[in-house]
Amino acid sequence: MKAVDILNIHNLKRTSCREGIIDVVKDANQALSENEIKNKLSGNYDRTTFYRSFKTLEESKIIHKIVVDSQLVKYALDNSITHKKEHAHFYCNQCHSVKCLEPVLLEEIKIPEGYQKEETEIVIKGTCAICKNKT
Amino acid sequence: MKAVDILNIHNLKRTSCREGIIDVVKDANQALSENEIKNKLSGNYDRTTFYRSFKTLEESKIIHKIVVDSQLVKYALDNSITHKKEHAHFYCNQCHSVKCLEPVLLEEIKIPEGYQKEETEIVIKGTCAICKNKT
DNA sequence: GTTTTAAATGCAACATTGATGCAAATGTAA
DNA sequence: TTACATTTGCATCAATGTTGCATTTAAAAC
Repeated sequence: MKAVDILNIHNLKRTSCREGIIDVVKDANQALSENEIKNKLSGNYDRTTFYRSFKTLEESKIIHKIVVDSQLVKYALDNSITHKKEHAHFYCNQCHSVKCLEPVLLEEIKIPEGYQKEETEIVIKGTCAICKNKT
Repeated sequence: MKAVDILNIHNLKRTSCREGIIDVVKDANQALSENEIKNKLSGNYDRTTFYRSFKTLEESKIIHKIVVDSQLVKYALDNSITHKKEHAHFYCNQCHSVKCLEPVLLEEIKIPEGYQKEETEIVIKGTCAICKNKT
């Protein structure tokens, strides 16, 4: 599906920044940071515009945010195959890449009586196949 | 165990900042942010000293860091009862408190062939019992 | 108790991410 | 083409992370 159509479906105005972000994360085979996305875009946008675009796209569940660390945030496209379901993320300590893992039915993590779970954020840290081969 | 003893065991110099941080997180029944810890301390320390103290205590596995969001980082004491084992964290969207959950044997999350897992960070977001009662 | 020295601290400076107010620009529908 | 609500760019600020360097301090040696 084209970026424009995705925006239309979610009743969002078609702006070049939003379109660009969607196109970039759609073509990526891994999650991308704000700067990685920025560098892949032709247009030049203010950081605030970027920030607000990410927020809007996230709220419409077009993309989702992965917080690896307080200084490392990445974004990935929500797609009907791997996403819309709870899934974990893999972060490579070597090359710092982030990938969405296939959704798996997780045994419920027991939370205390009276607590109400809404979302679960899982980041598995380690070494990816490519980096492991290099050693 | 006293803060001083903990520092000694790990071959760390006894400084009032480190001692203070350990005492504060030890007495807390939840994870605390840099500012929350700072406000509970009598002494006044430079942010850099704080930052380096946290780093040192974390490296010695005296405390561990929980990254809820890029702007919300909390610290909790590692203790032999609930910690030293992989455990999840609960973040309350209402009161913003963070608690370490009891360690549970998690069914392994399947990661791709050739990948090597080192750590798993889990943050469950929702509403805690106290906040749920208020509604 | 002094001296010595390696380690910790305070300060300055800077990077990344998140957030808001406001005027100017723009998308979209009338 | 016009009108209007939305989006953008800019300024400004907060929390977190990081490093270099001079000064201070913990702790060992004397």
